[in-house]
Amino acid sequence: MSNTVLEIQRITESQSLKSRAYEALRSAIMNMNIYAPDAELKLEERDLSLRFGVSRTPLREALSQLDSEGLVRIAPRRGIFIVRKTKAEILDMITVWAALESMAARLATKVASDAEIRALHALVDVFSTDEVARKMGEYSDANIKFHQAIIGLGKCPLLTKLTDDLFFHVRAIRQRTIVEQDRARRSIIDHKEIVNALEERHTERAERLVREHTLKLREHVERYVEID
Amino acid sequence: MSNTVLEIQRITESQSLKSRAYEALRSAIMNMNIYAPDAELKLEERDLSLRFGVSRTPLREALSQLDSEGLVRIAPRRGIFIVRKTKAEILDMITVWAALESMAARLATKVASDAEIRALHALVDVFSTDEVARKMGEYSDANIKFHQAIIGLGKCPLLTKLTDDLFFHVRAIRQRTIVEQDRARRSIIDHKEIVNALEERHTERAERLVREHTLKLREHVERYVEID
DNA sequence: TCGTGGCGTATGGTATACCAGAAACCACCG
DNA sequence: CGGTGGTTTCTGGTATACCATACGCCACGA
Repeated sequence: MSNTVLEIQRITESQSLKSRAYEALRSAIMNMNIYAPDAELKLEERDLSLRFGVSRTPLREALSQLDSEGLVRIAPRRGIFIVRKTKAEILDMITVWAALESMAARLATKVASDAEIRALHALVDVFSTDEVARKMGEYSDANIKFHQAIIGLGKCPLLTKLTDDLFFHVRAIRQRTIVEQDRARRSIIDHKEIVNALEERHTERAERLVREHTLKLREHVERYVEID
Repeated sequence: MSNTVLEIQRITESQSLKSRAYEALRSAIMNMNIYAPDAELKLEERDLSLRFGVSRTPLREALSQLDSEGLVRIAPRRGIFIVRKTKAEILDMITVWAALESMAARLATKVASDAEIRALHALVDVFSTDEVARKMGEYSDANIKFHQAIIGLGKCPLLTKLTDDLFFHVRAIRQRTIVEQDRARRSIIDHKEIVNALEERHTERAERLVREHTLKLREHVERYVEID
């Protein structure tokens, strides 16, 4: 059986060096434990330039973007430093997360399809049964995927974009989180209640549950996580 | 009476060319009516470079930042274009605004001082009595100052930062807004009720009023504003 | 021994030359 | 007259050289 049409593969326009440098730096920072006492927080343009094999120009543009996003701080003639978020900043981010996700839940009760909401059960189950996920707690990929799914159901791209940024930053404090088995258990209960409220199209209740669930996390971080 | 101590004025380190170019471009874009049919939306690096009197390098970094903030879009080998937000994007921004400000109001009932809340009355009055402000409606500086004040009372810097960005974008559609005198009047009533709820430290009510007030604006824009 | 000032070096900031690709233009051919 | 293909030009992308300043080292002197 031979094809009768010319199959065209869209040319994978290799991103600009700038974007590739940006992605590489971003994931490199994300994968390192920046809160370790001996973490290498200082970067140098020329060093990175050599290691990446590109000139300083695209690299600087990538760094500049990371700077405006708050991942690094560029100090003129001093160096480039990976920023450690303060505890207050982390708490603020979780507060904003609560605000955005609760709004998304509100919207979801109005615009999400039954099938879409039903699909959330699967994500709850992953978090409930995956031992690794439970150990990582609120910062596990499984848990974050659940929350991202809810936000997606709000059908508001800006909500999705903003929370993606927040999750990126919040995930960075994974290593500092104390995970209690009991919290994980209660978290799963919360998740089930949230899905339930969405299924019943109970706008106010869904909003409240989501907000309270995330603010509980805020409370927990405030009390038990040391990062300053 | 002569001073007995050496008064030191901190040296105003003239910002880098990059930051100055950024500010200049940002305010230039903000002050132009980008929704006018004949608006010049295309920029060129070399042209700007000549007009600003700086080289392309710092200019490119400024443009790159504006690009990541969504104010312009850089099309490789095509040009740089000032982006017109679509109506859907504007609506999304107002939705997020509602989410953030209602959370700020919630926080404000808990952390703001009586004096701080009392000070809101003055801002309501400015909006009520300033003819210009009322004509500009939701996008007048007086109105936005009122909302920013509420957000400030939440004492969460991230909320402030994010909403500042939103206001910046939303303000750009000023020229497209149809102002009805009746809306302005009802808006003032809403404002008074919001201040009232804050003064009574009524968390749930303050949150709800702020959310509903902003979502009313969203509804209005959805119905009566044409920008696509 | 300690503080001071000069000087070298490292590092980010800026200017500029060159590159590659997209769009516009134009000549040529059917 | 219309379309096709080449060619020119314009534009953002990249590399690199040079600049200005913060910091550290070191000699010198009190």
